[in-house]
Amino acid sequence: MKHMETIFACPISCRNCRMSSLCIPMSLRSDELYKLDQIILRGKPLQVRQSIFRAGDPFTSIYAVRSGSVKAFRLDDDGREQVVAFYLPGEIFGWDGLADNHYQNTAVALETTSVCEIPFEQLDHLASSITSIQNYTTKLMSREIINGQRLIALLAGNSAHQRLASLLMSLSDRLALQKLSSTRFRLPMSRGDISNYLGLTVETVSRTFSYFQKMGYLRVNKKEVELLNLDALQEVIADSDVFA
Amino acid sequence: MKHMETIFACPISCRNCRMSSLCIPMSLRSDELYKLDQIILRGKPLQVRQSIFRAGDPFTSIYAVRSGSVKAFRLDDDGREQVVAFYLPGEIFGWDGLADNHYQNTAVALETTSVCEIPFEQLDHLASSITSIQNYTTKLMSREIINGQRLIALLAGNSAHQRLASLLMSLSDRLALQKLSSTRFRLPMSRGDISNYLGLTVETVSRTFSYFQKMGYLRVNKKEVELLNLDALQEVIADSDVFA
DNA sequence: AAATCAAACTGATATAGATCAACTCACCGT
DNA sequence: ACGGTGAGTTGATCTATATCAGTTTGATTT
Repeated sequence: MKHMETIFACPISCRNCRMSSLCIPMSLRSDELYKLDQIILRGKPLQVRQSIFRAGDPFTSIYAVRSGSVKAFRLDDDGREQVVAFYLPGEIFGWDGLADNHYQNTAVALETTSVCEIPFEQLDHLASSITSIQNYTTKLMSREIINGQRLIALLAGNSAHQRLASLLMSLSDRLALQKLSSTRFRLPMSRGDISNYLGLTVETVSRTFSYFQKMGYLRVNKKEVELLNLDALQEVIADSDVFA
Repeated sequence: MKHMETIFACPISCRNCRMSSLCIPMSLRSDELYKLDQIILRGKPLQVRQSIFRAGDPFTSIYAVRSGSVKAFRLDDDGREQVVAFYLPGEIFGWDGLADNHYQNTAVALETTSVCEIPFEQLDHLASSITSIQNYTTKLMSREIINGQRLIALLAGNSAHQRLASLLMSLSDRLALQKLSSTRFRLPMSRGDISNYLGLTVETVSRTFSYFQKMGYLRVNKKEVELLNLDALQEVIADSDVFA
């Protein structure tokens, strides 16, 4: 039983978290990092489909993905769900709750997932003394605005092929940041989630995967994908059919 | 010439700005408002098509629309422009520049437009002593994230009719906040801007206007619109064709 | 091993919206 | 006044993607 204790006695902290370079910490001094670490809550892992927060819940915290992945969706006026973002390890979500103190989105785990909960009140308090934290949270929100605008541009001006290629390249890039393979990975979300996010039907997503495979751009089997020709995929994205 | 001087001697300030209730000021104490007012720059009005900032410019300031209107667009990889937002009086824009100290978007005046420039460095400094300013800017950014997500949902899951009806209702609501008529107004943007923003073609936008007019939902003549049946437009938006 | 069920894939057909083409109209400069 | 230019509208056709209808696969239960 000593052994068990040893395991529990090794607490997860920002200091030993593989994601820390992507997440909050950056240029914090050691004592500052300690203070930040103190306020972060690390619950037990979430199961598939378990929610982190739901639209309408009072806003308390922002969250960082430690492992696994998360989808965030709005409930439209008529109750349909609309996926607005996927979050991978090292990424931070929940900013939508700040505007009027209630989350606008629901966030659910796409697989077994661990998140760090960062209570906003305490983060804000910390930020008032550590200006680099204030700066950083502001930049994170700005980044979230930009990512939203990137998706708007994708949805407003691109074909099904371009949309799916963009998503795949985005996932690839983000996995690379985690030092994971950017060419071989498992899609954490279902075809339904992908099609909803991209404003397409599942059939179109499925056919587009098949097409990319037929063209030799990738190999796909259910959720496993291997990108074989990144240049070709990049070309698909760039080819404004204006010149096709 | 005394007359001219009188005009110039009456400075624009947040205190006498019709938009102040929508904009930054809210619950500032008188002395705090004074400090804020001091850092705000108010240049001479911009002409149509004149830019406030361009994608790639170093980030210096956020901006509030005092009068007129602004469109913000990204330049896609392949150089096409994609409109991501319209801003009306009392609304604040420029947050996209914060993430990496360069604006991602270009912002241009859609008509003769006055903006207040709020140098971010100074605003940030002010925020460190006046916590209500810090809170408020954070909420504004969160609001911008939510607005982006609302547009994502609109683009991903709605028909041309629903998209245009949504835009019209959004403009209507925002004009109401300015105590202006919510049923009779002038669209500040061209059909091209509308179609680009909504992910449609100009022809489809034009036809949809005609259809709404034929149905008696509105009257439209070039940029002048009069909404005749808000309930019907709301119905168009709500009617998920799931049950159509 | 058979039965059940959901996710993913594929084929046939339908359609919303794009594309192509023409026309109208207001505005601008000469 | 007169051609020119660009924004907006309307009509005819085309097409990318949705819809509808199975089929396949793999996981789960019995």
